Amino acid sequence: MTRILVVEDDLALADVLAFTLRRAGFEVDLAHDGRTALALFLKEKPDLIVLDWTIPNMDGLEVCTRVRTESNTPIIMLTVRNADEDVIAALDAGADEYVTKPFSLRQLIARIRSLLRRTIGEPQGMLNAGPLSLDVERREARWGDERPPIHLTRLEMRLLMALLQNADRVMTTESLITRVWGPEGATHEMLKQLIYRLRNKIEPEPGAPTLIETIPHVGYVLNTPANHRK
Amino acid sequence: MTRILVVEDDLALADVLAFTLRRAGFEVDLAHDGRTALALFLKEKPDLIVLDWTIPNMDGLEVCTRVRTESNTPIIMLTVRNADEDVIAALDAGADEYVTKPFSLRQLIARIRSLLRRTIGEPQGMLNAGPLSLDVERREARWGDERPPIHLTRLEMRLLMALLQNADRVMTTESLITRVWGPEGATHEMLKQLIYRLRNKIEPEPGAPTLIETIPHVGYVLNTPANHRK
DNA sequence: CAGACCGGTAACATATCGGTAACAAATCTA
DNA sequence: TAGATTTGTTACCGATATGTTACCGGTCTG
Repeated sequence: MTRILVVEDDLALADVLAFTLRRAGFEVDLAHDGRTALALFLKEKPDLIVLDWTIPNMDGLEVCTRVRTESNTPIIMLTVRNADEDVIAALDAGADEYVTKPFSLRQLIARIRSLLRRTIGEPQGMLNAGPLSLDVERREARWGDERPPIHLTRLEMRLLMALLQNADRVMTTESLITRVWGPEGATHEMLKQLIYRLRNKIEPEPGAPTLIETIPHVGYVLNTPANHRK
Repeated sequence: MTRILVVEDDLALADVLAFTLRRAGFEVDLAHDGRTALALFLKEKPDLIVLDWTIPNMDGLEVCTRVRTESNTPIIMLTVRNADEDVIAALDAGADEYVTKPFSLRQLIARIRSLLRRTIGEPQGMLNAGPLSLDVERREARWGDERPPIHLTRLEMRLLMALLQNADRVMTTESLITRVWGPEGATHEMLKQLIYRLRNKIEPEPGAPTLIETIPHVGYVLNTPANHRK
């Protein structure tokens, strides 16, 4: 279940937001000031944060910065001001979206979905990088047009999705573990095995450049053919 | 160098955009209609796309969808319409940002930076001095364009970073040791070894001027080719 | 000039990591 | 419920990372 942290000191608006988001199928945590927001963030590890700029106890910008030092959880900044300087300050502090009040709830939800799609990888039928495409629903991977689709297990799917969504970027073992098994984590051994199994299924035959590259002592990268200077 | 594809049929605006973006340090490709946009995208593989909605030969939305089937290159949609339905349609097609005309150039650039930060990778990531560049994430060093990247170990990495960040300045053995092993320190022997090993990996072939120079009884300097006193 | 010291080189030892494999436990499916 | 599939566990092996020690040649100094 996707969890969203809403930080908003206007109680009426906060309620509306919570209600709407819950109806849209998210779990919602509420905070009315900066300090509790930060505490809640650390405790609940939401998948996304909707953050009002003007809140008591540490303003939104500050919260934004602090959160960024911890993780790259997507943040939507909510505010009445929309002067250039503000927008730029917000984006520089690490916000991912900037929405000015008043705003449309439908639009907000669309933006949330879009952000989640990019980071968490919410419902989206197909993912692809180069010749490899992944049908999330059917749980199968295809090599371009080549025969036959390869069936993936649930865990293999999650792993491949995580890699695919961050193609050409190094994923640490830690973050992969969290992405696959959730925050409770798992052994490194388990990841090792999973990588091994996934490779056996989708790695192109011997000669070709390897798809999933090991970065010793760090993690793994899925290379797209494009970025394959070598 | 970060490469941006701008798709805009209003020639005046396109020029302004290209000019501003180039001044901001990006490489810019221009397309004035959908079909060439797609072609350029496939050919140049830009890091980000700024996409006008209303363009000849396949509208922006369509281009957006097509691009998405190939990769998850970030897309900023540019348009005059800002009805809910439009925003939602754009985001659903896979756009990452939606900016309505008229817009502020500074804001656009800030959004571009923010998107790039999210996708390409954090500001850190690459360090370089002269021909040598260091990919911190992947723990590898590259010599200009020459093959193949050299993998560095964790300690070698730290050492090289310390030297690189203080290029052309002498680092004492003490400070190097602290930078590499932390305040608890380590033996001089260990540093000696590490320097030796690092040199073996990244020092240019015999003839050339040495990269890491020894300052007897003091420490080491990493020389950038520019300042090559001798 | 001799000995101390320094830095480069080398060989070695040990620990850890990552790939592989076989097997056991758990889960799914017919 | 039986059999197949998926997932976790353990073991082994070779490669790599890192620390340790030793040797050698140069330079400085008394």
